[in-house]
Amino acid sequence: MDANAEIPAHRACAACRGQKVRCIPDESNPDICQRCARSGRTCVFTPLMKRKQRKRTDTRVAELEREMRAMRAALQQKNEAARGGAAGSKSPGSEAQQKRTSEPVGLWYRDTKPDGVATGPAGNWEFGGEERSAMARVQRAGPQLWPSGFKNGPLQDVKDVVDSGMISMATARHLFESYRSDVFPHYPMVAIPNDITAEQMRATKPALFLAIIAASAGKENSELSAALDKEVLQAYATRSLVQSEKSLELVQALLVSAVWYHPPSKFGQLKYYEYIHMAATMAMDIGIGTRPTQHRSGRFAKRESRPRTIHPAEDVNNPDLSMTPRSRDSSPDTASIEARRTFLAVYIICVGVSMSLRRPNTLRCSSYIRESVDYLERSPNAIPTDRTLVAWTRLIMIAEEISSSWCYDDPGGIASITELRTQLMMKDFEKRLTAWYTNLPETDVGTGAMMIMYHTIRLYLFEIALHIDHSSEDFKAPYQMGGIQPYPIEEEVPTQVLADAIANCIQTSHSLLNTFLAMDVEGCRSLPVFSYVRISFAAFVLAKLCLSAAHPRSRIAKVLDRSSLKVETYMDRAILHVRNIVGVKRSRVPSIFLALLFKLRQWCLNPDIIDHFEDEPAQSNQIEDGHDMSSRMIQDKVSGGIIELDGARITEQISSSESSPQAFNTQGQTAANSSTLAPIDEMTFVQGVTPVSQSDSVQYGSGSDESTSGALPAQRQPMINTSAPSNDAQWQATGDPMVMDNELLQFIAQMNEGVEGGLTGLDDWASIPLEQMEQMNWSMGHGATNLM
DNA sequence: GCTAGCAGATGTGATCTATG
DNA sequence: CATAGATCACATCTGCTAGC
Repeated sequence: MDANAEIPAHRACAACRGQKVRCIPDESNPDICQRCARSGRTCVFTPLMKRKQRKRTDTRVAELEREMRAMRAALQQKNEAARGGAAGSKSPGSEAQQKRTSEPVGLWYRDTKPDGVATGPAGNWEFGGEERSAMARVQRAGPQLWPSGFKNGPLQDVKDVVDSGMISMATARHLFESYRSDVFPHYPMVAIPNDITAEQMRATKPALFLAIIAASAGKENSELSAALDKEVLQAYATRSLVQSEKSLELVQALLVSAVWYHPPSKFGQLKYYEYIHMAATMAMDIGIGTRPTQHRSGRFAKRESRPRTIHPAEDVNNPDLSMTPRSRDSSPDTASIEARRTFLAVYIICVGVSMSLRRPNTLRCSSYIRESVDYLERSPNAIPTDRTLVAWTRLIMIAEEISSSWCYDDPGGIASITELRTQLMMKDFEKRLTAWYTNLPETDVGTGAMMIMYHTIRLYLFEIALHIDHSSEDFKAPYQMGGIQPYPIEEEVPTQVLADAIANCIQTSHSLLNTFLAMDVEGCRSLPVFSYVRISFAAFVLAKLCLSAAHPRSRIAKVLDRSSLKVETYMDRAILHVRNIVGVKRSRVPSIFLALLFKLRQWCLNPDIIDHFEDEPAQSNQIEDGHDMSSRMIQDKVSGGIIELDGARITEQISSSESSPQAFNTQGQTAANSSTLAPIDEMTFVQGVTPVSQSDSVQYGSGSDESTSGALPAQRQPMINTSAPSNDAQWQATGDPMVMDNELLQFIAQMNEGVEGGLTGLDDWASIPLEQMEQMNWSMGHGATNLM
């Protein structure tokens, strides 16, 4: 196969492929096609898809046979029911049902009793004549969905958390305002108009109101937060699943709940993926994901005068069984700025979660999404945070392309850095990310959460180099340290390419953690759960590199000097920062990630816990000349430039005229040519992480009654702290925050009991024996002490 | 039993063409 | 001119078979 066969582009450009028309190069400019040249659009040649592994024929035949049997049985059952009428399926032991036990269940309907009432725990409740009549329609449509507690079926007017006395209206108001001022700015997706009060929101959008106060409660009171989360879940179950409601309000509520989600004890219990799916499908069902009909071009407008056509999914005889989109609100303004903002938010979150969980993306970028971005950017009705939302969307569009090119959601088809096309694409994506960063407006745009996302996407891009040593599965939440799994030796990758990518991984992890470390403690308590996942991901990448650096058979170790990781410093600073964030109130989300950071730190300090090395000496610090050059190159790259805090966002100042905000050029010829980050010891990171200002601890540790608190913290602009150092009185009692004191051991043991941690893999924390943890040396790594 | 080589099946991409 | 079904071309994979 010749080298050209490796070039990873389609022959037709994206626009021509979309329109299924011939793509002919323009004679005057062969880089673009005639159609793009004529219409003045950018002509983009996207990379080819990686082929799917196809199923073996025998497997496929077996599957088809199973499916056929199931369909036959279903048909038979239907015919029997039709013949038998009301007396119908009187034979629970009929052939069809007997077969069912040995058949795959995928196609089976739920068992029904002869009278059509569902069986099973939820099917046995009693109801009177009127309810029976009211429920009859629902029963025809399928099994019972509401819990047995609903003796009278679903209720429209149930008491909310204030009516039931769970919280006072004053507390609810406080939480509501706290969302508006502290929580929302981190992730400005679901905005509350300035003139809407808590009481108005509670009356008009109760689900959104509940989601908002539950999101706010996470940083205030973990018990209240857990209780409100249950209420939120109940509200979604009732309104969305039981009552089949679809509305903009529910989409927004689901988004808020997903963004400020509180992970459960086990990874398998995670519901935020479901929340996001529900939000995405609901958004499409209510029509906010496409252009409204009246906005279409003339030829569509012409159709409106024609007789109404029947949607294929519509059942005119029984509207209740129709699959056509419906909403509770009969005339939602699907083109409103709020609808567009919400749909962009759904898109952003869908891509984000598919990235973290390495699962297929529910919502791909569409022309309507692009149109909505332009609309939001230009609309006179846009609110200030819409600019941030626009920047988020543009960033996420790049992430989506990386995701589809790297095929992270398909473990069998993930791209490899050994391929030339991957290497070329990596450079291209890096340029585009850099261009996004450089084009960010200097003012108003850029929060810590967004910068964390930016670095995460870069990390996601370069992570592919780590697959040389580590299974790609390890990088899928919940993260697994696994062991070294080197590529087969014939899968060669040029040393320079590998060194560049690894250097980028290190530098990007550092930048991400620096962004977090520079944020103020109070602000971090309101960060979305996604941000903590990404902070942990950066720490996890450093831990993975530590493992590589220590392993005798690692390919990465040949281009890596462990000291360039500065892993002890970063881990210690991150742990200290998160301990301060957790504070005396034990903010829920940071608590979970604190335990994870301790675990990662342990992995870094004792890589042999994970992988029992052979007796060979580690190569990282005693490698031959060629490798030594590469590792020194990485060290140089990772230790050069300056980070300065610049207003609302972090900028990494560039020493040369180079436009890239990143720490070094990927060619990495010499340190002098690279714009590089300062060594950690030289950084001006006295802010945000050092002990100790009393003010924060006094303010936050006072334990004031939330229900009486009318004074809200001032809105934090910028969100990245540039001035006040922060700390919490909690750690002053023990002296050294890195000492694994009894209180912390107990705290981690509590985590291990299954209180929290599903996103993080903490459910396997037990793999490290407690006595071993007690023996750990948690004192600060050398060189870090003076920074704390 | 193993393997190279072949034929057919299958997945993917390009673009023709009918339609609105 | 945009859209989308239809069709063709080609790459790649699978399963079979002859030859060792």
